[in-house]
Amino acid sequence: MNTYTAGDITLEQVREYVWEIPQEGDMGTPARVFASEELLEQIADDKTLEQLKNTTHLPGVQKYALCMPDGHQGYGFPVGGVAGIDAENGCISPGAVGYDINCGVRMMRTNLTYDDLRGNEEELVDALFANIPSGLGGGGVVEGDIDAVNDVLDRGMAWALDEGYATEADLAHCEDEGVRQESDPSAVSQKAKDRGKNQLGSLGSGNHFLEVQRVTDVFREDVAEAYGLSEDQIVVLIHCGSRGLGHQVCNDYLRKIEKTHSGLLSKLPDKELAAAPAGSQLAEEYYQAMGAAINFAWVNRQLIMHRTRQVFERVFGQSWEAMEMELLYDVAHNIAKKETHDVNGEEKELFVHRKGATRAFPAGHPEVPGAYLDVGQPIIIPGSMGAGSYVLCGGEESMNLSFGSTAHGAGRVMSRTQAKKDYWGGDVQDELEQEQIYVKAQSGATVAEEAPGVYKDVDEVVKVSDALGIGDKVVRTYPVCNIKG
DNA sequence: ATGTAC
Repeated sequence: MNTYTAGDITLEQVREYVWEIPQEGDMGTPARVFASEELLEQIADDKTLEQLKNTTHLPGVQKYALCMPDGHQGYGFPVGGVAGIDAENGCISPGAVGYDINCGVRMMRTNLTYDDLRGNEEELVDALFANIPSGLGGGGVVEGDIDAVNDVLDRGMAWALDEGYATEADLAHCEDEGVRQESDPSAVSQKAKDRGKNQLGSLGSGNHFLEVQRVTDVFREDVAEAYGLSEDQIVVLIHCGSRGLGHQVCNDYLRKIEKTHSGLLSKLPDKELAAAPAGSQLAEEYYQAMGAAINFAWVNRQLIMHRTRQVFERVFGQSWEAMEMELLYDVAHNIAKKETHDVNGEEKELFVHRKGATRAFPAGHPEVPGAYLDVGQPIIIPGSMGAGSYVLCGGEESMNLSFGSTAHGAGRVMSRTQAKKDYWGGDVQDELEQEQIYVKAQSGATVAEEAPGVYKDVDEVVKVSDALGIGDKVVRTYPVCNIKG
């Protein structure tokens, strides 16, 4: 048998691109990594594999804890990690969702082609940058008060529809129609709401961005047609999350859970995996507060998309409807959700934790929106600002292999600190401009931290997903304009 | 990711 040893962890190869950490000692289940050897090498020296192994200690983990091909180390639980945990006898863990609750991406189509846009790139990037709030701190498309925030937390994109920031079609083309019903604003602290009320419709910082892209490759004509995508088409990708509000929710509940469920915590190999037992009051409250933050993030991306439509109207002198600026889909990358999955022949309700992982439901799954039911849900995988991105469709094997999940991006290979030593923001911008990619950011440091070289090869990540049949290649895009914090 | 700090 082929094995791969990293530190004191030895993985056994199950088959091509599937590696297993066998169950031993106190591990509740085995763990699996979906990766090529090239990708495995990139996580051999950090804490990713140790964290993945630790994850199997959470009570109620089913089948195996998983790491997607873009995985890397995170807070307690790897980014790129997926765990299906028994919703009746197991637990829920904020660290296995992530600090940025419902960080995610949406893609908006247009009927413009790259030729329509050539020569206007600088005007467009300037207009987007001037009109879409970005960077750390406050300021959003909407200046909300506490009542608005409560409504957003309760109703998600239904709020945006009523306020004139969204259409029925926008809601229909969003994971869960843009609303987590099991949310409760009263489970969210005043402090979290205060942080969120002036951040409604803001990109934030770090790896968050808005990118105008062109479709360069079509791999699956039939699915691309169902998604309304074709070569040379201009699309817009929006990547952001729940800002300070979601961060505060995560922090609030980590502290409460550590205190109240210290007995469970003491049995876990890492304090950062703190978890509330299923059925406990804190499990319920965290689930409702997380749901509220999920709703906030969907509204956040909706407001940014709304503003983007207005900017395109101004720059191109046409209505957004005439430019057919329709939402393709919006996917969450950091959530836990109650879902029913087959576990060894038995239907079980699980808290599926996806942290830096995308839902990847295949054709025919009842939760895939009607328009995509025959081809599977769209999966949007942003790569770096120099590499471009992919749209995949939910793969036939995802329900068997990965609790209906796949990768979420390229995955970092270099820390932010190291990136700032290796790159200078202005130089990165100049090099990208040589490739006709126009980048504008609040901070040069952010550009350095997000330089293309700090990311894994998105083509390699997607190759693994496609080969395993958990998310299949549909189209590839290449950056044109990018704005970020 | 994040009012980049408990």
